[in-house]
Amino acid sequence: MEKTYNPHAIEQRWYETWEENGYFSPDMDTDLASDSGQDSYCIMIPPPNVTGSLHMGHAFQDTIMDALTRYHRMKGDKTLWQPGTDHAGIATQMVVERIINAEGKTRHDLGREAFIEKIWDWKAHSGNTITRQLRRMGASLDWKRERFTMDEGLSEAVKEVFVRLYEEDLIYRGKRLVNWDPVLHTAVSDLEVISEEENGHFWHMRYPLSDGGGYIIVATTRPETMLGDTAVAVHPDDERYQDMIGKTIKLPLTDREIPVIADDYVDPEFGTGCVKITPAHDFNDYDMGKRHNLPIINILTVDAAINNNAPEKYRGMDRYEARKAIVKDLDDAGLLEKIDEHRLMVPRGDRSGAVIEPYLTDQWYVKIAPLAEPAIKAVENGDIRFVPDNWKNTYFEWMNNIEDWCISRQIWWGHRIPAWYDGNGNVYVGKDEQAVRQQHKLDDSISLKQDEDVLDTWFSSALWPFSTLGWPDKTPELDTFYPTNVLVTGFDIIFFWVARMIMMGLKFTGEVPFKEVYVHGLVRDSHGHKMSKSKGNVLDPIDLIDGIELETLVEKRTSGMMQPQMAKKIEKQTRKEFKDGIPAFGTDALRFTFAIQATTGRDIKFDMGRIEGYRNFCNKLWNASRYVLMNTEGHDCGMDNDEMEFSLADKWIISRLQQTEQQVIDSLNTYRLDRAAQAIYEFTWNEYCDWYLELSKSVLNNDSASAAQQRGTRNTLIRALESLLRLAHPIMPFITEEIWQRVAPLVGIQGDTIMLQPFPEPQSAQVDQDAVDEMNWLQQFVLGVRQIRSGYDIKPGKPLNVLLANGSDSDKARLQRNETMLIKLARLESITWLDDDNAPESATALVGEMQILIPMAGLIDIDAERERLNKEIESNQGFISKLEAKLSNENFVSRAPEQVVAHERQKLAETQNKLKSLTEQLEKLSSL
RNA sequence: GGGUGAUUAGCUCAGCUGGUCAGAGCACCGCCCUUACAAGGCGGGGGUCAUAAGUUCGAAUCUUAUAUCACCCA
Repeated sequence: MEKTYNPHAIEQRWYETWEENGYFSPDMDTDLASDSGQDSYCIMIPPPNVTGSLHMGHAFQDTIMDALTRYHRMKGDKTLWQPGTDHAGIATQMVVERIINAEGKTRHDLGREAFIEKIWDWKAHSGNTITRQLRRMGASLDWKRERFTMDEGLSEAVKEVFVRLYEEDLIYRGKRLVNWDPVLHTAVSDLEVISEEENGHFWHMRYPLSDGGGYIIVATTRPETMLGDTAVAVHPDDERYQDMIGKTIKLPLTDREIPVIADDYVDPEFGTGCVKITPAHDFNDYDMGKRHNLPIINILTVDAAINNNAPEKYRGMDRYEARKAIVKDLDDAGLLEKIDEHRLMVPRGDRSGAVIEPYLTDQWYVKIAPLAEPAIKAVENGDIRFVPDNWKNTYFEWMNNIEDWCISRQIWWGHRIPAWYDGNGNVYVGKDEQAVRQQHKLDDSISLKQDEDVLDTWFSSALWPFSTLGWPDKTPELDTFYPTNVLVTGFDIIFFWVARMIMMGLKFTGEVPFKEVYVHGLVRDSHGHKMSKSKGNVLDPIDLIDGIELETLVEKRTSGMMQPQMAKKIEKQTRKEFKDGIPAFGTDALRFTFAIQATTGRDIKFDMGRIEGYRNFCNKLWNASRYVLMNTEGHDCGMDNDEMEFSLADKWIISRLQQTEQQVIDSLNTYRLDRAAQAIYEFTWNEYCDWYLELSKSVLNNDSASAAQQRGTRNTLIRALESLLRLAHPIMPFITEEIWQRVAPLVGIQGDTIMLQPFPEPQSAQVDQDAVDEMNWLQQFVLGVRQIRSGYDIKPGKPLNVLLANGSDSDKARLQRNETMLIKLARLESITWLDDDNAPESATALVGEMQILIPMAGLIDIDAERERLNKEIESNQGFISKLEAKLSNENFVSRAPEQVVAHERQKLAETQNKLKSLTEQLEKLSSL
């Protein structure tokens, strides 16, 4: 093995081997349909956009899913991690459109069919970036089952669902106010609209009464919409306007008259208390218009320019151009009261960034209430559990206020809506034109035209858990893996995706799509800011794995920016933060970093110090393994049933291993990857490496150790490492596989890969509590010597003579059993029991009540030791007075559980003994 | 305005059912290139657990209020 861990050399190779051998498949050696008696385990990957590339959020999420998947696969479950990608309608269309635009054309030049052809081409060539990157992460996805939301099977499922919902009156077509994106020319759902506060104005306009009796002042943030006003509303109890109600107003700039109406919705405190009502261009006004039977006048085109329903002067003007013109005309007519500065919420499309207009169009909707009800129940009754639990509140909050879902989009890339129209505007829904003709007995003389719209991308995503498994066909996959076990996702798509999967799953399979929803946090930069291209603080997981030169990183962060003026600042920032670029940390280190920070419900601030530390951990494991292999390969490791003798250290490390295994299992079962990783880290470094490997040297490098003892130690050394590798494999797949390949034969395991080995199962019979206690004693002993050594600048290599006093029988027995180890580990010359009181001047340490004395002659400064003892005494006295106060409290003694009281008493006694011992030592020194 | 979460060492974070829970890593200080590892070893310093009240024999942990920050919804 190389002296230094080099992730690059091992990762790529192992992934290819795993994939080629089909290790990721649940049916590699058994037929799925056959009943093997295994439990099944299935996770659906949240399908990334085909246009996408791997970002830190994916890397985090994929680490969690892969660790769970590998854990269950090793546990012996029939395990499937289902891969696939999403066609991501608007996002993908925009990407390809941009490419075409760069060639000086628009999609309209190409026409619908040719454009869609282009997208498929593009997908074939550039669409698998993210699946390549998933492989770099070590993701054990069953690639031969990879699906795409627009592939044939999934399209079939989409049609089936649409037709069935339509037939049950759960899908309808209606003219409604929708969120209209005037750049993309499509409706978008509420969720795709991001409202943020921006600076704007509040225009106060005078609306003259028709009877000439003055005017009413209305305030608006969008004056151009006045062309579509069909009423002015006031609160019914507003005394200021009582006599206005029922009168009419002569709407300025038009020749229309509109009524003054009364409605509770109006807030008398806000603005002037009079509100202009534009039912065609505002959601609240739309509702009010319906209540009062007001006409609905649409004044905008699909581009958000003024249309022909408006006075001729404004026709064809863009909405903002029209705004200026109208404000000016009102002002000229003396109808502009005032203009206030105003902060207002501006709705923008999440894809285009364009200001969204409420717009009246024909769209398809899913009637959501009948679907939402069982979906709410499923979470209420525990069929679906959120982890952490509090996310269910967010879910309920949304589900209880859910509106019908607008599912049609006026774009080209997506599932075309399976609806056909005849010349008379009749609509027929069916899987294809032929089915429609057949069902409705329409012969060829009637020409049918398919709906031009496509479905919202999330419509097909909502079917993902069952459509990928073959639904609507009854497949072995569906039978085996549905309902899936857990959905791992970010909170940002609970509404977009999770809720809709639950509704569709329940509706079409009668079962929940997954039993648990594990909601993880966001990956932020080291300062806690969201990573974004425009801020220039994005880290690419692949760069952390492979490393990247500073210049390349700067180039990457500053190219193709929306706001090029930011480039300078970003460059400076980047050069400061990554003076030497980013070193190659490797996939395992990255995964470990994510795992150990995957506490529930908390965002991750990604700190370079952490990943560096865990890269070092990989190196530690690597070198420990080198040591183990050097001492076991070609040696007798006790595999031939020859006699073995196990040392204290052997029994101790095996005990601790069992306990660690239990801790890892418990943690993984409760989605606490952080605890699992922490347990592995601490066991490996603080116990196996720091203590056990060192102790093993005192047996292996000791010529007087017996063959049975050496066999016992070699056996333990290699067995513990082999188990540890399996324990760590779900989190660190590559390094564990690489090392395991060399380790496994030494413990007699035949197997091609660690991936398919059983996960460690702790054996309580192997936990030797006496050994754990005795080891603790030994550690205290060594620590005491080391503290003295370090405290007096005694050279680490200088052998010391140690005297022991005040030891119990058990101390004596323990010493006898472990003398060799102690001498080696604490670098001692000799250990001698002191049988009289004639101790020389010494520095002292305590193990329980036993005193460890290191004679000072020539080594130690008396004053320094006195000072050290005083300090120690002081701290013990403090502790004692705290304990005494507690124990003299009658309430504590009588009310606290006996155990606790006894424990406190014991602590007090121990500390008092310790104090006595220390005081004696101090007196001895002082008397000199 | 409604909701959720957070506040623990200089930094990033653990701390499970209230009782060895005041911890880890990084950073810092001292000693050491000891034949697995200097990406290392050994030892050490450092926190009034945001604030205030309360419950309790006992609170980082439970309750309430306040402050600050973050996110979601309107």
